[in-house]
Amino acid sequence: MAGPTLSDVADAAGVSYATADRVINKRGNVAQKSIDKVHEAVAKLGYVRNVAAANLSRRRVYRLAFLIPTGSNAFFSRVRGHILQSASHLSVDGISVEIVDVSAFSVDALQDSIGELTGCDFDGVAIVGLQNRLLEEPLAELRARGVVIIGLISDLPRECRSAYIGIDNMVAGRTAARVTGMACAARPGAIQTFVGSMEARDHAERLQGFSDVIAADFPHLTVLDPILTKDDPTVLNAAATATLAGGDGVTAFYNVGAGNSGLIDAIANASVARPFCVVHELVTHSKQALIDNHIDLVIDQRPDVEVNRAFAILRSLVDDREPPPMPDLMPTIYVRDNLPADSFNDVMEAQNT
Amino acid sequence: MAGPTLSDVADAAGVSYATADRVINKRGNVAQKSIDKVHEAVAKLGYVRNVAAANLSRRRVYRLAFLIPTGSNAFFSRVRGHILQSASHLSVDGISVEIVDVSAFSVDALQDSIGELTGCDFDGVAIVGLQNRLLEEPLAELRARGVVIIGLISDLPRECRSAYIGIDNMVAGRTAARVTGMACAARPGAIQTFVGSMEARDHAERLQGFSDVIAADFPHLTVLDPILTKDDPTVLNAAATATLAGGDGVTAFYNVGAGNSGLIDAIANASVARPFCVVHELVTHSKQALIDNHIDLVIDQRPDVEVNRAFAILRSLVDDREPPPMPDLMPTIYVRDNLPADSFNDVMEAQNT
DNA sequence: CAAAAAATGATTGACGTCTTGCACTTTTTT
DNA sequence: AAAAAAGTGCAAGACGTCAATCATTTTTTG
Repeated sequence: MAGPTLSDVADAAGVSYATADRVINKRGNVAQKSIDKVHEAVAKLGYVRNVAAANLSRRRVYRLAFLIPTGSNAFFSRVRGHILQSASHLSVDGISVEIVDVSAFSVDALQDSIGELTGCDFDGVAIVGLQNRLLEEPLAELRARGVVIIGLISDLPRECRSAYIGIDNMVAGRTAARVTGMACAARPGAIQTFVGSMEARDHAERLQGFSDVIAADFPHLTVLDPILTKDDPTVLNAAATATLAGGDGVTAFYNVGAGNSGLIDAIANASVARPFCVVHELVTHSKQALIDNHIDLVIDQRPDVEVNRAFAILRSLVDDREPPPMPDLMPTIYVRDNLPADSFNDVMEAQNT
Repeated sequence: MAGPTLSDVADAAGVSYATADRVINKRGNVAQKSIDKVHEAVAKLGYVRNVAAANLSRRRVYRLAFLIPTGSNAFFSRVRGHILQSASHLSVDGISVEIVDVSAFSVDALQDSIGELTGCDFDGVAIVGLQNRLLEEPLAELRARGVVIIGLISDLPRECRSAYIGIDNMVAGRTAARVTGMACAARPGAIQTFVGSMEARDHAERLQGFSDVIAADFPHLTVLDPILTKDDPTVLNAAATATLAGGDGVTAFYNVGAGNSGLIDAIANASVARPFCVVHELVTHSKQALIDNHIDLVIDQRPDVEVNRAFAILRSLVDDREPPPMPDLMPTIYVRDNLPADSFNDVMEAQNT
């Protein structure tokens, strides 16, 4: 490295170390003229502050928080697992992580939780958000206190956060449709879709993407009106069982939302040949269902990658520097052959800690 | 952060800082009794050495090298791009990276390159390897000098390296087969496969995995004997064109190796309806072919993720500590809808720097 | 022009670790 | 028992930055 130090910058700018320090740490009481000189020198020498040394000196502790929906939802259990796992490794870098439970998908609860964060002096928070204007005020308050805010998995109102980390759900739906279309290319048929709620933006977007692709590229297939499930396995089970029994030309199932265990049970217990079947999020039971040949595809948003990114982005935002290059984030297609092996189980264990 | 320091450890162990330091830095000249006491104290206090402070103190510069095959191969261009991109961000952490060109897939050339590394005082090297015992000696020599060695994308002899980062090619082949089988579920047919060389271990493994799955789960499909292409687009083009013209029940193409541009051209120029088509590695032209509907699937090994891992693993091995949790590495299925957008292009540009 | 205010410089002690040199004590060898 | 070797302790100066104090200079204001 041998990069220039702040002393070098001060020399080059013709000011003292103290002044250069005042400039780069924005301590004020510096003449505009000096500020400019220092910035020029920084640019000329390509100075980048040594974050390691800085953190050592100031005994920096990054305090990060994750606001994650509660409940027995397998997907968010997985997210929690990944956060905890990462956190244990980041503690040596002086990063402390807190997971804050939020009642699932309630605007009021989320609003309250954000409000409570305000007094806690976090450096950055990642929030599984909602698109609701009620959140704007507490978020603005948080931001005003210098807290970095990012949306995770589900976005916040755009102006309220510095970044969003999550997949494009339209793309996820399109991807599901593409492979469903390929698999049902041979003959006409109908696709039964299931959604948790049409108010949930991610569900609506996935369904939209799905329908778009089927309509455009697989016109011999019909997308049936979605069955509302509230992500409840029981509802899904009943609906799927009924559809399977009816058997009127349904060649594919696509569940946009959660509650897959109900769907899987229905398929496992059905006596008829099952339709082609696509669901979202790889969790214990959907993984097992792939292995057991009860479903064909899982579209996954790689929460491990998302959590990884969240940490990296939060860190770079808090330090006000460029984030490192990171793998892209796209809906991932799992079949029974390219399943992740060990470390996924590790995570599922870590979650019980 | 608030963790114990080495002074704390020394106190707890009832020895001086100097002795504790001698123990954890393995400087020798310490009685076994003291070594034990220090280790006990480390365990009791949960001491972890502050790497940032350590590196600051010793002005550590990690010198890393990547041995990458030369040639116009689009895939390795992509790999290089990712390495350079990461390197530019890692330089601020005191990590310098060199890419060493190696004549593609020549054991002699690789052997020589490894030999040349010996004098260069690297801390760690990642090598796109070959399975050949001739490499054992120069690798052992390197290792004896304290250089950390990992295999990247293609493995080295097992005892010669500390880790291997790459996908399981058997899994890649199985994945390709699974989706091909789904898409050709309707009626019997034959699958024409193409390989670069059966001596190439990755090619052989992919083909094996592919054949296994087709035989086991899609018995109405036949895997035709692979056409040898030497990864040459011209050869592929000719072979594919001939097969397309013949049209004798070939319902799918699977190219195990490289040279896809030739295959894609053949398909683009064919007048008949094309077969279902699967290839490996997402690069400029295979991405475009997906968009243009000339092929259906790309199985990709995510070189960006691999490079990311390589850096993290090299670092942790050099520092002799646990690697951070990282996303799993599996063959990724791309269709035309879940393609990575911007940053992929960035990488392709970065590569020209 | 003097007084107040603003800007600057110089200096110092952290942060946790590495490294080195030297003196001192204990153990081992002859 | 003396000599050699091995083990131990102490001290101090780095690394690059932060944070704070205090003295001094420059600029602004009345």
